Amino acid sequence: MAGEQEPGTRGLHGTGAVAFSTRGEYGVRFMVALARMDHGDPVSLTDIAEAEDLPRAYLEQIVGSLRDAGIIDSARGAHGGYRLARPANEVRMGDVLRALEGPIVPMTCLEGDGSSCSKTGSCSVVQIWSRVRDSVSEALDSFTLADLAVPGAPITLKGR
Amino acid sequence: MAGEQEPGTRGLHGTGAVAFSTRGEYGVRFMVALARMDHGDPVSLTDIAEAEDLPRAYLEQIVGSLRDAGIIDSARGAHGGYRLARPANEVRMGDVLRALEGPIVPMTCLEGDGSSCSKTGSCSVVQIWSRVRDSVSEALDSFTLADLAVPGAPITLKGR
DNA sequence: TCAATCCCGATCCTTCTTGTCGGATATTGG
DNA sequence: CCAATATCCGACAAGAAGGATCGGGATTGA
Repeated sequence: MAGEQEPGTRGLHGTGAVAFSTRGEYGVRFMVALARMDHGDPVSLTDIAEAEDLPRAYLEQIVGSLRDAGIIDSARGAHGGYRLARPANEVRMGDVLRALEGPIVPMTCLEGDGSSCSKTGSCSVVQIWSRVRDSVSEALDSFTLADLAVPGAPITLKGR
Repeated sequence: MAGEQEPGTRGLHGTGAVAFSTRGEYGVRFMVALARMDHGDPVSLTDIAEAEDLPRAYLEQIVGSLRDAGIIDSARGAHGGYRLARPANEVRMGDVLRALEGPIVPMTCLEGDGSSCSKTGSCSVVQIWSRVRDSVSEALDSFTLADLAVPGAPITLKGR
């Protein structure tokens, strides 16, 4: 039996800063499991939830974001399930995380078009936040799903 | 008039991932303001809260973390207040943010000594989280308080 | 038709964040 | 000594966000 956790007994990423939520954690684990199990036929959510010991109904929500982002394809009905929309080595982890968690925004003043802060242009503090944002994006995009899905594979670093 | 905000009407860094909370925002703004106003005599919390339009009582809590971390010195009593414990160009912003927000932990499996995850050593996914963590730390530590406190100053990048 | 699946909205509980408040303690100036 | 000015500190409260469950609807293959 995989599932039926009580609310709030998991996750709790509150002990540190710059944290991803369980959406990010579960979603990535889903993607890695899918990449390993995907041999052509769709893999059902139930199978993956059991394999990773994740709450099925909650995972369903999360996976919806990945589908909407075009990262995975879904097939309804009997023998339905999910497949990778592209080969694992063409899936950037930055795209996965952005689909799961939304844009990387370390500080409110960087939200949207940046119009939330009146000091546009004259603020010397915004530099540190945008640098953090760019660093995180670069770090995430230096991995593909294939890097994470193949256990023994050497880590291939892309970009800078 | 500075203060008397209702709970929850500010902040709300919930629209994006990898976000710092208002502790980080207010604390950094406090530090920058202090660095600009510090001319030898202690600067009172009230002065800074008004200058930055931040809730005074809440800022008091936040500033306590900075004091405990040894980043600022406090003087009690009349004409008391806060001073930088070191020159602004020797204060790494990573230290400031870690004091305010706790350790940089993008994913639960990196918490504490890392013993929370049973797959120690064999997990191929942990690499991406530790890379994000290191990237954020490097980004933060590439700034000093002096970089942010002096408006017109050219950005000096340190390290790699 | 029936069972397996994805799909989707509503709802709920818990925890964390963001503050407020009131008093205790320390320091200075008169 | 006393009053004014600050920091210090713990308790507490409202609200938002996170984490998850539930029930049912739509689709498809056998």
